[in-house]
Amino acid sequence: MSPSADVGPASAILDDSSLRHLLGHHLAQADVPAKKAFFRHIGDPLQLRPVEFSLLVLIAHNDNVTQKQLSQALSVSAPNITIVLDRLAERELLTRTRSEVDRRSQHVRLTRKGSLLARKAQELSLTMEREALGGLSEAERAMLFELLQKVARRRKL
Amino acid sequence: MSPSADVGPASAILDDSSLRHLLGHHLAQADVPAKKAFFRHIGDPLQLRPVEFSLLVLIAHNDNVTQKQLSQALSVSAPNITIVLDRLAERELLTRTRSEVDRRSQHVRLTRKGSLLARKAQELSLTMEREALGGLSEAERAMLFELLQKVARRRKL
DNA sequence: TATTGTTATACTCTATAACTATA
DNA sequence: TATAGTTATAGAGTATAACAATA
Repeated sequence: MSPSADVGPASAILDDSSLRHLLGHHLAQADVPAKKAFFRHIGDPLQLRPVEFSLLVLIAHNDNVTQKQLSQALSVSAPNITIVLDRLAERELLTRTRSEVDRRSQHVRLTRKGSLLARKAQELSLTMEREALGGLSEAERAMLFELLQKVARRRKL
Repeated sequence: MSPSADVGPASAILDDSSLRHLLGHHLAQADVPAKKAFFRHIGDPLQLRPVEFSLLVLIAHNDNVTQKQLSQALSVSAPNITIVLDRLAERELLTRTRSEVDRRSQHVRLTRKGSLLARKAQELSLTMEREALGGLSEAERAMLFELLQKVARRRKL
């Protein structure tokens, strides 16, 4: 595209200005330290994957939710929810029971073991956030989350 | 965890306040409309996946980059870069040549076909961004990107 | 010895369609 | 007919280790 000789040492910094106007690029790059912090603080010690963690916490705060509700709240497909809940149920972290009102839907509840794990995970999430957001002031953190939420709100359109 | 009867209609809104302090959750939710916009405007019409798009644009603006540089700039592992470049080379969008200076490294260049596709993709990315960020003012967009970059900067630590 | 890139493998996540049981 | 959930399948991303060539 443009004339060029050898680029010299491979450690030369790349010009990524062509990607800097792209939301997706920024999201992907910010996700790197976020995921790293997650696995260090929660994923590895508690043997939980991101979606499993979110489900656990969500169920802990919403007793007897249906899978449909979880699917919508996390933007995870119904088949995926089934698979993840299967894994968690096998670990005896939760149970599923048919709704008396609508026998098509399942109600999900944490077991005692699941509740304890959810609480532990939430404790650890505080240190995790401190690491991932360490460089940001409280005002910046609040602003960032608000703006991300504003973007996310378009996911229903 | 707490006493509860049937939750009623399955469409009831969930309380996700327990996840609202988590960077990872906000990133994942914001990624939904971002990806949707990407595939509608670029991925489907141009048959490009997110990483392929980023690579194409990055190479277009950095002639003769090495794979190592691309790997670092996008936080994509070396094996992954190899695989994706293989795919793009098969479509005759780029070529790889051994460096004369350091014969271990490969220099990547776009073909004419690749340059044209990269330019087209960048054009489309403007409309894509308008859709994904439609709800945000220019100042909000700038602020969001700056904050995400501040988070991403920690990926090297 | 260390680094660039490749190959191979395995695991996770995701999207889709087809199915069941209920409504 | 439509909905909640399940099953099955295939595609795509990612992480890891082992390797070849070169430095």
